[in-house]
Amino acid sequence: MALQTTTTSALAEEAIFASAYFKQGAAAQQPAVGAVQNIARDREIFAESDRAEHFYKVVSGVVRTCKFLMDGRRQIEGFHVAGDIFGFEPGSHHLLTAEAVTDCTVIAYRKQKMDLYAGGDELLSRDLLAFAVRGMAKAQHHSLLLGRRSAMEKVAGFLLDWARGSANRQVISLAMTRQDIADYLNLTIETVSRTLSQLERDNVIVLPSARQIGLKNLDALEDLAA
Amino acid sequence: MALQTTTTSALAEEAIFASAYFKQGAAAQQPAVGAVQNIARDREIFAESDRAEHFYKVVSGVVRTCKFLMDGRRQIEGFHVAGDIFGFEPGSHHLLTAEAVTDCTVIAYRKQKMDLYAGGDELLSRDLLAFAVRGMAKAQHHSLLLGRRSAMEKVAGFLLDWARGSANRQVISLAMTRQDIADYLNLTIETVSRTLSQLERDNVIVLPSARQIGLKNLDALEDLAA
DNA sequence: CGCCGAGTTGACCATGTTCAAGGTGGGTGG
DNA sequence: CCACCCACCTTGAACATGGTCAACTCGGCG
Repeated sequence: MALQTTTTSALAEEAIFASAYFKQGAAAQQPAVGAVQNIARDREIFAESDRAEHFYKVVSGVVRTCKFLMDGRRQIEGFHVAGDIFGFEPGSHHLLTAEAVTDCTVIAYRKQKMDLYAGGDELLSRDLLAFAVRGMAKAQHHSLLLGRRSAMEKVAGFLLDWARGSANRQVISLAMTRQDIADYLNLTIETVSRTLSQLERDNVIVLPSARQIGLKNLDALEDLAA
Repeated sequence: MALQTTTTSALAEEAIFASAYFKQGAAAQQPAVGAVQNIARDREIFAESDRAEHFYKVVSGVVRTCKFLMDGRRQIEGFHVAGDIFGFEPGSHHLLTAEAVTDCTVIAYRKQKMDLYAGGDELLSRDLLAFAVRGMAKAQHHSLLLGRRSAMEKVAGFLLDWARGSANRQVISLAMTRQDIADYLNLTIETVSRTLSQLERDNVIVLPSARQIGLKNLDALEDLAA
């Protein structure tokens, strides 16, 4: 099946990772990499407490990992874009649920094989370690964002994070809804909306449409992010 | 110098880690492990933006890693106890500051050597990967704790986390001040205090002294942690 | 054209912060 | 051994920020 939305850079990176994964004696006919999967918007990829047989890499689209509380609340732990690894956790069962924010393409890797070969294969081992360390830094960054005092600081920080990952620093296209943002920042949808409106009134951003955000004053945003 | 406060289990674990570290040709006269360091309460171990030449393992005592905001606020990203690794971050500079919560003993490992040998040494490589993955899970757990709606949920979750790591499940001895707890949970010291008082009034805990907390009703705590 | 999901806005309210005033207890010096 | 001190903690009252509930708007699609 064709990967219509795949970027060339994501493919190149994938090739490196896959080659490392193949090097150590996995039968060529039965590759260690799982099938490439196309997943529709809002579909679940794995659920909390599922056996963690695979971990995944995003080829295109956006994935969210989250936790559902008994009272119906949802906390989004992270968003994952092309090149990101998710579902790579300690223990035999997933701690989080993963869902597609947009239609997306991912590749599943067998965790079992990884356990066998890590340590024996230098390149793969380095890759996994690098992913894990980056994953840790990313989670820590999120903790610090959630630890901000005001809604304004959280939203400003969120926008700056996405601006950094965006090709065009001046306009960001959000893949996710206001509800997703709210659940990521531990705010309500109303507060996120109000805060963005406030930023527009203050001439820091423009909102041509709900999912497009123009950044008019990066410096002011940096200040607001505290 | 004698490690008065070292537990036997921490020493055993250390021996394994150190042996892995030595295996790959580091000159015996100039070990890859840095000096064992004893650090007094509230002393800094490294600061944000310091060059990250070492990462550390706690032998005894408690360490906090935190970030200071320009307005004077402090956010504690995590507490580290015997056996935990900290300061193991991507990039060449530390992203957080590390300080001793109590008098403590740590061992410093050279990050440079680690880069050289990781991938070549199976045991070390596995260890580091395991630490990184656990570090990621720990940071994610903290994110989820910060994402709780009420102060009660955060404090109850915090107590349960420390109860799990405590020898005696019924009594926990906190090494940190109320201010540390507040900065970890993104609350004020007053709210932490009020919440603990409330828990005592509700017969869920007892507070024989400020740093000793007796858990009278684990089930109730679990419920409150949502 | 009208529907529907997503987003925005407003009014009111609850939770946690802020500011301020005590309380407590462990350690030190008389 | 006692008294004092100081850091740490607790408690109270007023206030502010964000949550809740409700109405309304917008934009895409049949």
